[in-house]
Amino acid sequence: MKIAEVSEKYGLSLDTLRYYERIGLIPTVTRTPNGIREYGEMDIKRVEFIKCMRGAGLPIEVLIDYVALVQVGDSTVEARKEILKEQRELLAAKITDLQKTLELLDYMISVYENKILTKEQGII
Amino acid sequence: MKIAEVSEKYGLSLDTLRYYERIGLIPTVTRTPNGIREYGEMDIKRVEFIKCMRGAGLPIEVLIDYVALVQVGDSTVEARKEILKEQRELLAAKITDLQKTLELLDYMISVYENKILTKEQGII
DNA sequence: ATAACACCTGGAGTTAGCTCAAAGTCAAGG
DNA sequence: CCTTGACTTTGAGCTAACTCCAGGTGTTAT
Repeated sequence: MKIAEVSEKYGLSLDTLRYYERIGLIPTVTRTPNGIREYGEMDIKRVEFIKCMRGAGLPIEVLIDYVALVQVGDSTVEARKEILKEQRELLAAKITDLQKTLELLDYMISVYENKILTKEQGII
Repeated sequence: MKIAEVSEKYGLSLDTLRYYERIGLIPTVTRTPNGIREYGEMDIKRVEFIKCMRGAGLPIEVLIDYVALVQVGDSTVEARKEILKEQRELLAAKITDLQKTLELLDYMISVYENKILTKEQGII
């Protein structure tokens, strides 16, 4: 798969994909003899993973560390698990937070709706 | 309430509070005769609101618009409600997204746990 | 064979959202 | 009286994460 297809498929710009590669997030992309990137199955999976994690706000730094450990091999399984667990907890906390904000928004919207209704009915 | 107390109470830096004021997020802070900020009850409420919304990732731009409408008065109730509704939908979608990512993290962690267990048991 | 197109590189530029620094004012304590 | 400390302003600086640009190479279509 060439870079344009990957870009299209995952909604990441060409620049972003190349950027991710040069900072070490997708360091394994092979090249054709004339230097063109050819994303293999594993690269695609990694793009998917990175996109998902970035979408959840995991910092690039953390992902770089994680990917570097993957490159090292099986000896880093424990360390990798710890990174994921830590990020999992952060994410869970964040979701709880967002849900509270969502409730507040719903409440405020309902207040506005009552306000409008009251006005329409000429009450007050 | 002086700025240091507000900062302490809500975990926003002095600089951030002054920044929020100068960009129009908390435009109503009164001053003592010698120019010191004195946050009133409404200002405190607004700080709380802004902090909450920023925590959920609502862009400052949107909040500026919202706050500006509040300043205008009752005629903008409908427009304000629309802003909140739009942001509510975005937030709800985001939460759904994060939950999927959370599940993926949980799955990956469980895979790592099995891997480690298998290794400990000497199977494979 | 020449133009258009997709790709490449290295490095600079951009955006959001703060964060800091310098220089100044004012009130209280030793 | 002088220093300390909390406040003030303006404007510059910073970080994360892209995003763009200039100049170059290689393949494809007319």
